[in-house]
This record gives sequence, structure tokens and C-alpha cells, in this order.
Amino acid sequence: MQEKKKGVTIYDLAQELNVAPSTVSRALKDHHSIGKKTIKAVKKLAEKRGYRPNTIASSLRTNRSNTIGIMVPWINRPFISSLISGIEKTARESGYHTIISQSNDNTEVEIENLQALYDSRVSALIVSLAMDTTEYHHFDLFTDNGIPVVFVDRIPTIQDVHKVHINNFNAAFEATEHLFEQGCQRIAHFGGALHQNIYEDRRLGYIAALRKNNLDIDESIILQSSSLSAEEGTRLTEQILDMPNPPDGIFCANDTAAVSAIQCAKSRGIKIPEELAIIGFNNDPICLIIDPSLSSVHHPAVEMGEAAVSQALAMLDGEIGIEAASRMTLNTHIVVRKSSNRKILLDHGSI
Amino acid sequence: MQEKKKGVTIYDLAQELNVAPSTVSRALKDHHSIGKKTIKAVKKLAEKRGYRPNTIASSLRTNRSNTIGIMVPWINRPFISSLISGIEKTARESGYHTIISQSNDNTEVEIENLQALYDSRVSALIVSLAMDTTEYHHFDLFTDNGIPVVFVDRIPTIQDVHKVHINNFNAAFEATEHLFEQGCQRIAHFGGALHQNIYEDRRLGYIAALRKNNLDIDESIILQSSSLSAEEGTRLTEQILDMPNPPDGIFCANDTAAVSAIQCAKSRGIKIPEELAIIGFNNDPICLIIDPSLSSVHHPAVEMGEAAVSQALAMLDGEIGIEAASRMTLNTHIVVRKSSNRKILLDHGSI
DNA sequence: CTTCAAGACGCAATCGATTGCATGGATATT
DNA sequence: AATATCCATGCAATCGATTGCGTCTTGAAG
Repeated sequence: MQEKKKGVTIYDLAQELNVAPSTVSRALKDHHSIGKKTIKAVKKLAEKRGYRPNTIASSLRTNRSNTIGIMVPWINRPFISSLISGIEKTARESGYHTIISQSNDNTEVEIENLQALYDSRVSALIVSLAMDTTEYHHFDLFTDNGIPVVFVDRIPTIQDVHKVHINNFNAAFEATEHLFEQGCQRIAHFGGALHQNIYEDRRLGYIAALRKNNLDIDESIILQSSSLSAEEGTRLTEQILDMPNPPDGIFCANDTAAVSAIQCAKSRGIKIPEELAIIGFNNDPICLIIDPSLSSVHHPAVEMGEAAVSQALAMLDGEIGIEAASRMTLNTHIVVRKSSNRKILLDHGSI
Repeated sequence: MQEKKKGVTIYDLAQELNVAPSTVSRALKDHHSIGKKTIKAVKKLAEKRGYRPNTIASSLRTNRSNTIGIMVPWINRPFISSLISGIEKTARESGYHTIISQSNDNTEVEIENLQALYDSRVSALIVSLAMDTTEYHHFDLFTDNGIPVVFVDRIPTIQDVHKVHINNFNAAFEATEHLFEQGCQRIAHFGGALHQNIYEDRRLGYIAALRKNNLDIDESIILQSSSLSAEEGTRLTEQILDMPNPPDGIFCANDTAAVSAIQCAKSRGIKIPEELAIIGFNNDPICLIIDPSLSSVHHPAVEMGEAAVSQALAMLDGEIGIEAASRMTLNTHIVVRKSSNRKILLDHGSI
């Protein structure tokens, strides 16, 4: 009964069956050149002895770790954890493990942890950049060594990389135009750090929507925050509500700050959406919790994770060149809820 | 400039420096028996050639993967993603990687993925059980082979395992008593699957609090739900509000369902907390979003992750026997917010 | 000048699985 | 019956790093 602490290896099985380890190895994976009875015997004994393959040894020999590395700013954010969930699920279904690392939105930590991910020889890497990352040479280690790198959501501004993202420009355009259609004439924007293209694109989409509908573009109500945290949302909201001519709509680049905006406006007795219509971004669960419920742009987190893994695997299979660049753009749609619904709409889905 | 696709190894460095690979290996880790100039030369060349250790080879040789496996029901839940965040951070600081797997609350998936985690020879395993897991033999693979297993939050009912958890009984007791102190005389309870000890303990703590304060124990307002989802929360709330003598307080075993209860009660025009006081469990971010803000039991997710890693590492270091059983119980405290605050309190922290 | 010791480094086995090539036996072909 | 063919399996190198032990150099002590 006393199990060997070292675990069962193919050598143990080979010895017990009087065959070569190579035969055991082949038998376990139904190699055609191994006899049927041998295969059966090997598998039976493997089962009996509780044999489990040592993927470390296998990885060393084959030079394939079957592991996908993830680098994200934070794990415990609704969007990111859903993204990871999608990655893990898809990876597992394809026989890959998922190894995870967070940068805490700090480029230096990102660099450090990327090295560790490389050291463990991940088969592919999926990345959402730290907020302050503006240089990308730390990814050369991977690309130079033929390891696929797929960027998701927060992607580099350079061209020759593989990306999975949404069309932030269009999404922002639609969200802003939605506010206009609801009668807003003076729409503010709360954005994030502009060197992150997602925030830059959202800003541009917002501006384009204003232009198209002949609304003034007033820089004093186009605000940026490096974190778009709840506190920042409150601060920005107070700032615009204190203005002599406050806006009648806000397009906010995330839901966290949008919720703060709702709470702040409510506390001032401002009616939402009548006096101030608000739409957020991400379609986080809190959209349904806040009262009035928050309209938002649906951000397909799980699907993005799945798509990123698909891209990575396609590169590993040689279907897409690693040196090449690819781009996969997923669809978003706005979800109209009470915070922006001034008219009775029968529309894009609601609560 | 053309990098070898295979990457630089200690053999490459050894050859270039005319020393043995063993010398390079030792030099890279400052082995005392290697001369200072040699060490310097090796490190310099390693840097120059962009050498990165192959942890797979190292793991095979040393039989130590420096990887901690995580098995959780879902990644994208506030509590779990914070737990993972704590695990990843602590593990990384100790030189360990984190490999992640989700069971989708399904025992069969849990078993399957655990095998894969074993195959990759994780150094230790941290687990929060699937909702329907009631047998634990699939963990024998690890314990029989000397791999530390630490259970977190959703832990087995058996004794001889290592656990990190909170005192659910006490937490529930305090939460329930808090409602009593606020004047509630008929307190309902929404619980989870009772074969999961966390829900059983919360139920027992609730009952004990009723007993202590001489309140009736009415089974008709002690409800269970296997998921405690938002939908289930709504259903249970409607059920009790439809009763001829509805309760004046609810202690709910998670925040998701508690939020539904608030929304459902509000929609019926019931005043919270005056007519119905509610307290949840977990202290999820949504507690601050819902109006009125939700009182809850603070569940130290990140700290639990840290503690679990500490336990696992202590076992790896031999400070704690692997066969033995240990238990680490973290403190909770109730956070009183508007949903249960009938009196003006100066208390355990608030919004 | 000899001896001993410490310091510095190399040799070769090892971890477990994989795989190209070789080999032995059985079956089939003429 | 002899040769060709195929099937099943074994041999041994390999992946990259680690490590016990042996060897050689050099400086110091006697």
C-alpha cells in the first residue's frame, strides 16, 4: 500500500511488463506501431498503478509546455476576471494550462513577471497592458523566440502585433449618439489615460458623434482621469456639476466612474435621466444594481478571452504567421437602461 | 542578429567561455565554490546573450515546479477573483507561479482538472470546492504523493485536511444578532446548499443567535437555494413577502441574493430598513452601489489567499506536517450600512 | 623544498518522456 | 523454400539544468 513518494513513471510500468519504456510511451498514446494487446496491457497497468504522465519531462523533451501565460493589470476586476475565465475555459478545452500573472498596472512589475513567464516557457502569451506601459520591447523576448503574443483590450499603439479588441471608436460613437437621440445637447465625457488607445479611441468616437450632430465640442467637459476609480468619478462629476452650465449627459469610459456619477448627481437632487443622462462602458454587473440602472456598452469579456486563445493557437499551428500582425475586432452593443432612457424605447435590449 | 530559435542555454554560455556547464550553472546562482571573476564573466555573458533559465529543465531535475495550483469554482466572482489575486501576489513574492483552473461548480470537471494540475506537478494546491462536491478522494492523488493541499473557504467536512477559512458560525451569529439589536423580531435566513459547511455553519450561527435572544425559530422562513443567484434571491424574497406574517429582517448568506432582496422589497414599496432590515455576506463591491447600501459581513478574500499560500509554503518547508491537519481561521466583522441601520450607530465601521 | 589544504572547476549521471533508427520475428509472395 | 515485407518493439540519444564526487591548481605552513 505504501506508495513510492516519487510517483510512478513509464520506467516502472516498462519494468513490470518487461517491455521498453519507449513502448510504454507509445502505447499510452495509441501509437499505431504498437500491438493492440500491448496497448491494452500497458493502459491497464497504468491505471492500476495510478500512473500519471509527468508533463514537465514531456515539455522538456518536446519543447512544448502546453501552457498559456496571462498578463493582466489586475485579476479582481469584473472585466478582467471574465476575460481570464474565457481564456482558461478555451485553453483547457484545447489541452492547455493557464498560468497567470498580474502587473498591478505597473510597467516594471509587468516586465519582471513577463520574464518569469518566459522562463517557464509558456507556449503563448496573452496580455492586457498595464496602464502606464508605453514601450513594448519587453515583449521582444517572446516574439524573437517564436512565442505567439496576443494583446487584448489594452493593446499597444504599434501596428505589427496581434490584437483582439473591440471597436472603441464605434462603441463610443454609438453611446454618445444614443445620448443625443435621447435629447442631450451638452454631453460630457469622462475618459482614461489617453496614451492607452482604448481611451483615446473612445474619446475620438465621442467627439465624432458630437461633430456629426453639430454639438459643441467643449474641452472643459471632456475630462480625463488616470484611474477612473469611484473616487475619481465623484470628483469629475462634482467638477462638471459645479459649472455654471452643467452638461445634460455624460458618456463615461467605464462603469465604475459612471456609477459614482449617478450617486453624486442623485445626492444633489438631480434627476436621472431627465436632467442628466448617463451611459457607462463595460456593462459590469453593477449596472443592474445601481438605481437608476446604468446604460452601458457591452464589452464581451469572455468572448475576447476565447478569441485571444484562438488567435494564439492559430499561430502555434502555423495558420497565422507569428511575425505578421492580425487583428480581431469583436462587436459591442449598447445596453439601454434607465440612466439614459428618456423616451420609451423598444431597443437594443434592456434590463 | 539572427537569434537561434531554440534560445540560449548554459551550454552555449559554457562553450563560449570555455568552462563546463556545471560551472555556469553554479556561477549563475553564486555558488561559493566558483571564483569571483568566473561568476562575473558568466553573468556578464548571460546578460549579453539574453540567457534565460529554462525552469522546465530545472523543475525536472530538482523535482520542484515552483508552481502553485488553484482550483476554484469560478474565476469571475468578486470573492474568488480577490482570493486569486491574493494567492498570486503572495506566491509570486515567494518565487512561485500560479496556475489556475475552474471547476464551474461541477465535481466531475473538478476531478478532471485536478488530474491535469497533478500532471503538471504543482508544488502545492489551493482549493475552493465545487458546490456539489461531497467526496474528497480525488485529492488523495496529491496527499499520497506528498503535495500540500490547502482548502479555502469552501472546505471539506472531513477533519484531517488543511484549511483556511472564516468562522462562519460566529459571523452569522453576529450578523443575526445585529438585526435583533436593530429591533428585528422575526428574522428570515437565505442560505446555500447545506452540504457545504460554510452554509451549514451560517445557518447554525443564525439559529444560535435566535435562540440566545429568545426569538422563534420558524423553518418556514429559513430557506435554502443551491445557487443563491440574483434570480434565486428574488424568488426567495417574494416567497417570504407573500406570507401572511412576513419577516422584518433577512440574514442572507451572500450579497448577490441580498441585493435582489432589497430590489424586490423596494419594488413592493417596503421600506428598508424600517420595515425590513437586511444584511448580506461577503462585503462585495455591490454593497456600496445598491440603494440603500447593504450591510454585510466582511469576508477577507485577499487575506485568505495570502494565508493559504503561507500554509502551503510552510508545509513545503516541513514546518507543518502534510499528513497533519491545520486550521487557520481569519476574522470577519460586520459592516453596518443603511440596509440594516435603524438606529444611529457609532459602530463597526460604516459606508 | 615538501606537504597539506582549500579553492576552483570538470565529469558524468540524473530527472521522465520522446523519437529516429535498428532489429527481430512473423507473414506473405513467387 | 527462400526472399521480400510488414509489424512490433528495443536501443540510445536528447531536452536543459543540477549535483555528488573527483581532479587540478595554488598558496601557505612546516
